[in-house]
Amino acid sequence: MQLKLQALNGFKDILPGDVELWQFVETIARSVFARFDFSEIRLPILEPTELFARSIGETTDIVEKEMYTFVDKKITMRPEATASLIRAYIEHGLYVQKPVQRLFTIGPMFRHERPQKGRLRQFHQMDAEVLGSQNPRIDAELMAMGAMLLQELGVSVSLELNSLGCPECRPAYRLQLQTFLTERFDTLCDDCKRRSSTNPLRVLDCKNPRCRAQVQAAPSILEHLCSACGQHFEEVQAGLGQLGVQYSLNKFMVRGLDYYTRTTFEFITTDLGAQAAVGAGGRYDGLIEQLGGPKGVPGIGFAMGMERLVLLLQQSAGGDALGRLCPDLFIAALGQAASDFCFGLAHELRSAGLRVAMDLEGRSLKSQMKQADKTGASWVLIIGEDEMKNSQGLLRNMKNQEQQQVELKAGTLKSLLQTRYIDGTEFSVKKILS
RNA sequence: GUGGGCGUAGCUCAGUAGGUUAGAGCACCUGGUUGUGGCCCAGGAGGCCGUGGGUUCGAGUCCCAUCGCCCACCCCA
Repeated sequence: MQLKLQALNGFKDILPGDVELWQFVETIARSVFARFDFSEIRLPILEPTELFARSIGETTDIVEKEMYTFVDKKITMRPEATASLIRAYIEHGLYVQKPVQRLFTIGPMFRHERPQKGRLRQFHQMDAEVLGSQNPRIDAELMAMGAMLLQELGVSVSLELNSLGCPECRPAYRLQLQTFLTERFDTLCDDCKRRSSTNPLRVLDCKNPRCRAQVQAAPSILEHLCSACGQHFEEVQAGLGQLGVQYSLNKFMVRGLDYYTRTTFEFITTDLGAQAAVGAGGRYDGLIEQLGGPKGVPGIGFAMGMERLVLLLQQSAGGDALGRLCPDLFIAALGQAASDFCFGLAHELRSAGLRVAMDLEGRSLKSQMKQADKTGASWVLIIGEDEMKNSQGLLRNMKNQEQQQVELKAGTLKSLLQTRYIDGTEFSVKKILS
């Protein structure tokens, strides 16, 4: 209470009890990514400020006011992963090694926004990106992968799909939209009045009811795609259909980063308050070239918000069903001699591969039994003066209260513990560890 | 950056019209069992009542300021 040092606003510790949920999310994600032949790439958190300015867009909110930047050094803590990933892709010439790269990365991102539910200043994303293919099947496959990941996590979300066109068709549409908005300028909210000149597409996803009503009649980008974009979008949808991915078209969906082209999508939930997007992404066919990479190399990717996934898991019924890993054995030592001996025995058992817990504080047997119970250990090895005399330990099965005398040798103990009981069923330790 | 709400034990919260040493449940520790967990019982530890100032004989309670957190706008994963 007197402690003045505390985590910064918008920065959170992930404590034991919650961390298991995070590990679950990561484990499932890695499994799904592997099945789709994605390789992990690990990227630095600090990058040149210019990298984000040039990719995300000089006039986006992220770049204008949300980045953690060391101004004097011109470096910034990454607010998203795609830019870094492409930087690495170009820097190491990954496009030479393999024409189509499938990469994923997991880690913290930083944006100086006002924290609220599902939104922190340090937050974590899982990113998957495919570089080097404009094939619409890649788009479909990527969305299918996201859907599979979410399904295996057990969270239910809906997928919304749109196309933003390309430099061929978007400018003309943008102009037409701008004209439409200008005609209704007075009915728009203040934000949208500003947006209608700077970034008219953003007006489309304004939450203000009056703006929404106006925008219903606005020209749709989907009806103004050039033939190439139109066909691409058709094939993306055909791919989704073939893979059995449910989705709905949302012609008002706009992404907040400037680099998106053609396919954009969001995985949406209604269970997170104001933060509806659990995952989102899209195609960015011009970005690699724009950052100094090879000409014409396209890309597409998505990011999932891990805090949001964890929140959904916590809110759903099965959220707390994920137990912690329990020790195989708890050693209860009584008296100095036994304690000295067990200190070494625990180490031997640990190096033999067992998960061993022990109390080093010299507490009463009753207290140690309580601790053992709390850790969930399946077995307790009791060693006191009597046991030390005849070199026999007392091994108690915590599930059925049976006790037996055992030889105090690591090898013997290990083989005795090769079986344990979970919900009445016998499992081999090795099977569980593998 | 703009609103609104809330700060009392590790956690969740009581605290009556300002009035003795500030409470409960959970969690923690010890004991009831000279060496045996879950349940139960008894005891214990743990609070400058976010911080600073003011009003008052007296402030957790009223006033002001300040800091912190939460939710929403905005933005986004």
